[in-house]
Amino acid sequence: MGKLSAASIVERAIQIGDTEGIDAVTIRRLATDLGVTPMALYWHFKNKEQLLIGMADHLVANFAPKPADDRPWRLRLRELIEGLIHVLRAHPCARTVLEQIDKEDVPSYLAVWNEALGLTRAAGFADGESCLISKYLLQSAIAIADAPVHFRSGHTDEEIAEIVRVKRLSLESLPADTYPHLVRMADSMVNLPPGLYDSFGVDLILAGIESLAARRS
Amino acid sequence: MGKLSAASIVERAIQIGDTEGIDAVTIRRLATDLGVTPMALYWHFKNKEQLLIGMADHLVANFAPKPADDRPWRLRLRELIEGLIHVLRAHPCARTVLEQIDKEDVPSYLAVWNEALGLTRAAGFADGESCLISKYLLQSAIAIADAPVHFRSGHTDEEIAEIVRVKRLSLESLPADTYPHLVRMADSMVNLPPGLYDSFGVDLILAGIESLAARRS
DNA sequence: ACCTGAACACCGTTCAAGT
DNA sequence: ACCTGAACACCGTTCAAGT
Repeated sequence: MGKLSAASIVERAIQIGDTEGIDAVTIRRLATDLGVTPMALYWHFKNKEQLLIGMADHLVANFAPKPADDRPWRLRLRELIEGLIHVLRAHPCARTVLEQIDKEDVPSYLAVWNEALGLTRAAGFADGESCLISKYLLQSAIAIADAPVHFRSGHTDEEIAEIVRVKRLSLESLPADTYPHLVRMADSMVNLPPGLYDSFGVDLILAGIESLAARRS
Repeated sequence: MGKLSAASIVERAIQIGDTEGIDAVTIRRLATDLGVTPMALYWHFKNKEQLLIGMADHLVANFAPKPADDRPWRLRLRELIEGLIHVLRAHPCARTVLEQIDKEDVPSYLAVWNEALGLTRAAGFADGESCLISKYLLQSAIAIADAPVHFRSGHTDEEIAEIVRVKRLSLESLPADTYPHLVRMADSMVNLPPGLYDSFGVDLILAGIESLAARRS
């Protein structure tokens, strides 16, 4: 049973994070799950921060940028962000993990960033602009991937209905004189047109980039 | 010295968070700072989560939306996001605090959201679109406010120069064959054109919204 | 190389009790 | 109403030691 390895630790950590939240991902909990002493983990990771980085790297590594081709940059940028969103959405803990660390310490994240940087440069943006655009793009992907709970797998229809109901109620029971729009639109907030959530965020940021590109020339 | 109150606790917590990071904000640490027993804090906040919500509410409450007027919605939206960014940027811990909690539990955040919702609806977007746009807008404000360290107050020129140097070096010393663009643009990454950072993120998202508005009609 | 045992310095929180 | 004391069940991490 020499199963303990950096990879097996990280996989178990992600599993715990996905199902019980990031706070449940603890050195000691991980150790007992893996049938080992807490200190055993310190052989594979210098400290907890490195473990979190390992988790992030593993998560993002599921996304492999397509090799360069000659399609226009807008298509390739869209493919990049949609691919990243798709990969991250498979793991509920993805956003929290990525938030807790410095993303520049995550090799697979740097790879995606490098790719985005190449594409924005190819789009004709200056260096400084490319840096910011690529940064915001990846940031947005992470935020968009972290969809409301009823867009995720692993819930029955009844559970989703109940979550939506509770959430709408909590919005509707807000004081209507201080939050008039929020209260009035409570229903729209929880019952978004199907498909809108997935595409809208991507459309928004890509339209922004496109518009900056047009303004520049 | 009956100085202990929810407000004084929250203020001290923000102070600690700003200077030493959110992990230093601890019930016990707070208690000793305030010259009181840890359990005293539980009279004012049910638990640590409520304390974090209190911090977030206090931070965002520094932003007061301007009363409605008849200027075009693009101007008012821009003013909203720029104002929020300005207020949040005064506190280094703002982003981390807001990340750790459910923003729908933060009254002052709901007030800003309500305002944004009113403006996007006034812009002519449908209910569902308004919900998503306002959500992304506030999200972006938080992300943009969390600027790289050298855009913040409280650092000498020497400190900033050193931080920039180290960061550039760490980018430049990445393997150039796997991250060619990152390595080549390391300098641009840390030495952004002055003023670009502040405006670019806002321009990007507002251009996106504008473009969606145009497409719709 | 890989893991264990014991110990240290922390956490958040409950519950009964004080004033 | 507001705060304390003692206790509980956790954390991450170090360091020396085992195989």
